[in-house]
Amino acid sequence: MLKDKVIDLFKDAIAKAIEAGELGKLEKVPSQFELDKCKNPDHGDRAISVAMKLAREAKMAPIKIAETIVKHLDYKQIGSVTVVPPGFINIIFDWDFLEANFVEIHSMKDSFGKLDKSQRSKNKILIEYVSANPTGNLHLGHGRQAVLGSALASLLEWAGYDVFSEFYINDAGVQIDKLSVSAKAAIQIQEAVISKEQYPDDAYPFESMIEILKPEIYQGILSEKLQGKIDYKNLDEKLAGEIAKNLFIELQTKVLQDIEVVFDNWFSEKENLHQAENNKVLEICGILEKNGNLYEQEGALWFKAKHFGDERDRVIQKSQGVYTYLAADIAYHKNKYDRGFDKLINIWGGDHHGQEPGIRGAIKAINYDPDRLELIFIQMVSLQKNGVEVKMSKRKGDIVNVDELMEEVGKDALRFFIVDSQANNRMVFDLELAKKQDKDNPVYYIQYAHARAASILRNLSSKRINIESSKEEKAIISESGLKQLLEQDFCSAKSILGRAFNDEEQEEKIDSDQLQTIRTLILELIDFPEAVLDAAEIRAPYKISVYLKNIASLFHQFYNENRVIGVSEELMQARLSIAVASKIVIANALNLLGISAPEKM
RNA sequence: GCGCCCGUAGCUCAGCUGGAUAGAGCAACUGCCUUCUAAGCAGUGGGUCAAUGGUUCGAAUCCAUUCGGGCGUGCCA
Repeated sequence: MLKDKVIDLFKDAIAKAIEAGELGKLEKVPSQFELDKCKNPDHGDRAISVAMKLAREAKMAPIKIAETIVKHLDYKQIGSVTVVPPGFINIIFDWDFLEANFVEIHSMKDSFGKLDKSQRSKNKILIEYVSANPTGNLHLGHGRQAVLGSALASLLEWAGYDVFSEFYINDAGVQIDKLSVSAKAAIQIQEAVISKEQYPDDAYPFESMIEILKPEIYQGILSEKLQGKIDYKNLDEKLAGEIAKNLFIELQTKVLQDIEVVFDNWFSEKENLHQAENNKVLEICGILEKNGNLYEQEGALWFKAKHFGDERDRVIQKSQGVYTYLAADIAYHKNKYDRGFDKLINIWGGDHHGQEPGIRGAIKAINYDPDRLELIFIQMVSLQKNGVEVKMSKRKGDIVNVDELMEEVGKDALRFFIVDSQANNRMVFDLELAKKQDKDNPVYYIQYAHARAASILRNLSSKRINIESSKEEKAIISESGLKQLLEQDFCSAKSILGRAFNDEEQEEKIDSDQLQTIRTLILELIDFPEAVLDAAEIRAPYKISVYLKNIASLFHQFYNENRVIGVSEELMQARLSIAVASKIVIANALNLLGISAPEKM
């Protein structure tokens, strides 16, 4: 990474200066410091503010420190530096250094931005997200969790972690009982065994049940299970519930797949934690009991959560004997730890934050390390149309579910808008904007940049019609010539850019604004791996979408100022190498986010 | 009441492990298509960074308090 090379150079310089006794009281090189981007391009390409940060410890004026560092700095490797009050060191890279980094894009192509796994120890991550109950379709909130979760999983993979993703199926307990009641009634109503008025009040909405329990579907399943002898009047409630559960899981899987959310594992609570002969919930209660962290009160079993930082104790087994959600959740988390992951990431809806102290406390109580568990809370989503909030009411036929939104705006827009939002901010999804097909809509804006770059390649290597003579002319570059450029020349040539943009003898004048756009674009492109690392470290996929918007804007600017076709050979190659690099980086970033990168629009 | 999250341009948001004049996009206005996609580019206007106090050479960024909004505060999940 460019940053590492520069920082290492500065660390060397500081070490030498300390050795020479020229940095006052400073004794050791700071372990990390930032390489800042210059807001004002007149300052340079990058800036370092380490001199000001060292001032106190060294007991020296920042500007003196900066000057001393620069004295020992082997800056010829990267370009030139200037010291500016109060103590900034500004860097301007030379073309050789830029190109040495730039060619990596061409040689690594679709893996440019993927970071080296070997640099990570403790890299096995289990990320659990969505985990909706199998009792209904997925609503917008689930959609946001699904998209942000999958984008984060992908981001972490790019950053070199070993990522395993999981959906926890809450298929045991009271909600399944409620589902069974609902499913039975929904079937019986459709078979006219009971009347619609007899649908239980506390059941899941009838409308949501008949979405999956269609006569042709449940009739087929029942007929198979019961060898054709279906008695709707005395329908087995458990069987009805089982059928509904499986259909909802099937529906959820399909909806998620349609928005490019796929899990490595669907973890069934019932099958993994509640097996009669190996009941993990009982086991966890035994462990807590043995550690002296349980007590009985008013017929219920309580976990001493307050002792572990919660605001009060929590019931783990109700007085009627049923275990609470927390009991299974502790067992589930123990299972996760036991599978040997270094880090567990849970993505939960923001309304569940009250559960955090409970689960953390329990993990402490069973002597597992709670610091290895990370919780990410995702706040609510609302819909907006023409600046007015859309109330989500199923009755009025408004959008409430993920599949409906996806049908309305498409997968790419749905994913982009959600990824572009920060998890802990509430989100307003703008339906009109997401459907727009112009630059107002960032998805199109970015995809269009990619398509434009692709079109340059297409035009270069295809036959052309002369406008004046209407005659066909041969392509500017042959298919094989283009292939060679892309696969060999761009990967190895280290002076294409320098010659084209730095040479005073160039026929075509390149003005300073134009050159600035080119430098900024190149620096941003080179910065992609760094962007991946930064985003992964703070678990923020939106950083990638922000990065993409910026790259797209720079590319459009570049495209307008720099024609590729119809200029000198040298200039064409230089500009083409930039267009191709832009195309690679945009495609990689979109790919990371699960959004398509069209060749043509 | 207590706990968590949020408050930056008219709107949607970046910037938050302190650094140089606080940035985009939308909306408003003005230019640019005989040349690789105008699904684009360039330009103009717009701010007490919710408020107050503190720490610092330096605060949108850190700390404290206040105000405003959301969520949570079950023997629900």
